[in-house]
Amino acid sequence: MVAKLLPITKGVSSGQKKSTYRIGDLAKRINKSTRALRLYEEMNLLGSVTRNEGGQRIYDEEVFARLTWIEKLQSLGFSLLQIQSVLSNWIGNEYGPAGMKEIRQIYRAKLEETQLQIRQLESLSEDLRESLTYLESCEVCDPCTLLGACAECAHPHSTSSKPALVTGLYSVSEAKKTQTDN
Amino acid sequence: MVAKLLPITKGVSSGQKKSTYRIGDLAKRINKSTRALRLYEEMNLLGSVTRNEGGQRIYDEEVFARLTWIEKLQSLGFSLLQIQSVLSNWIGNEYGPAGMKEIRQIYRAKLEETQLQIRQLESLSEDLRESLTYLESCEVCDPCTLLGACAECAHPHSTSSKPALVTGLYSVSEAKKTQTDN
DNA sequence: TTGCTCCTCACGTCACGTGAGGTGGC
DNA sequence: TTGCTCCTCACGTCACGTGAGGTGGC
Repeated sequence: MVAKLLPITKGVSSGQKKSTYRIGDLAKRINKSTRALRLYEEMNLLGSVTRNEGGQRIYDEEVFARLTWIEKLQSLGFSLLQIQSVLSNWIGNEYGPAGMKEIRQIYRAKLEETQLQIRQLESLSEDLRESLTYLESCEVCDPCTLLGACAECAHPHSTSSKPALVTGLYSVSEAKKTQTDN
Repeated sequence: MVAKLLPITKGVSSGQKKSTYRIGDLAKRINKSTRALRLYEEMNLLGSVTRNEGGQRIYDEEVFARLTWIEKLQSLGFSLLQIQSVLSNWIGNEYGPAGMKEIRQIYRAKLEETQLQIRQLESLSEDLRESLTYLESCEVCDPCTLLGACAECAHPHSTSSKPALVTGLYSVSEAKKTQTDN
């Protein structure tokens, strides 16, 4: 029971030793839950995680790059299962050129997909802007709606036809609320 | 049993009557599952859906605008529960100016959120491009890796430090594969 | 000793997917 | 009659969230 303890320093190391982290510290730093970190480990996304004598997980600095990588891939729309498969492919090919090639292809495909997604979001932003311009012009209409609700408002506002994000509100005859609230 | 049948025409109407659709037709047209359509109804997102005598759901043209609206909001990141709350708020305020105002605020907030998301995706695209440039320069390296895998490759390639989407691959010592595959 | 963190189950959530077993209409 | 679609349960999935009940270390 003498020299078996791991070199655990809290947060930033003061000397030569590498900093290590317990799961809670790490979770806070990367803004993930401890549950997520355990899940990543269970799915073999974090390599081998060491434990201290009490059985608690101990992480070192190197895990940050991997976690950043995982987060970026997730933001790009990869599921954890896909990330797992990218990794195991890379490892299975022994970190060699064959694995590199596969990763290149995956990245290339994802780049195109992301470009498309950006264009879609830009189009949706435009929809939002149009609807906002339309709805803002309702403001001048408020007094006249004292007698009739906006749904029947015949005022032309700024555009003659309603934008998609506005039309959707009117398009359907709602179910009568015969149920009691609960 | 004489005049109770609804005016059901298949697909596009040939005369004056409005077209109506059964759940399968509609699902195909909007590229959603029938399960999704039933769920939307259950969550009161579609207003009142009529049925034929056999109990099958019959939709008319008007549902398209609502469904497009739902899909757009979903693409913008609204959950079905949030969409439900937008709608019930709108209805609860009797389609009036108070409801309008709330919707304006929600749309405004979402527009900002979406702008941020676009910027994030653009940054991730840049990450992908950097990694691709780096990884493509590995190609010239293939012969030299016959003796050592890419993981230990000391070649400088095009950049001296590896991009984030590449570093993440190396950063962690992987668990030894002592388990059998299954 | 107290308070905080850690551990391992294990069930819940969201937006559906996917049968299971049965009925309706051309 | 056959084949297709429809119906209502009801359980499965994904990436965690959220306790439940117990242990470890300052």
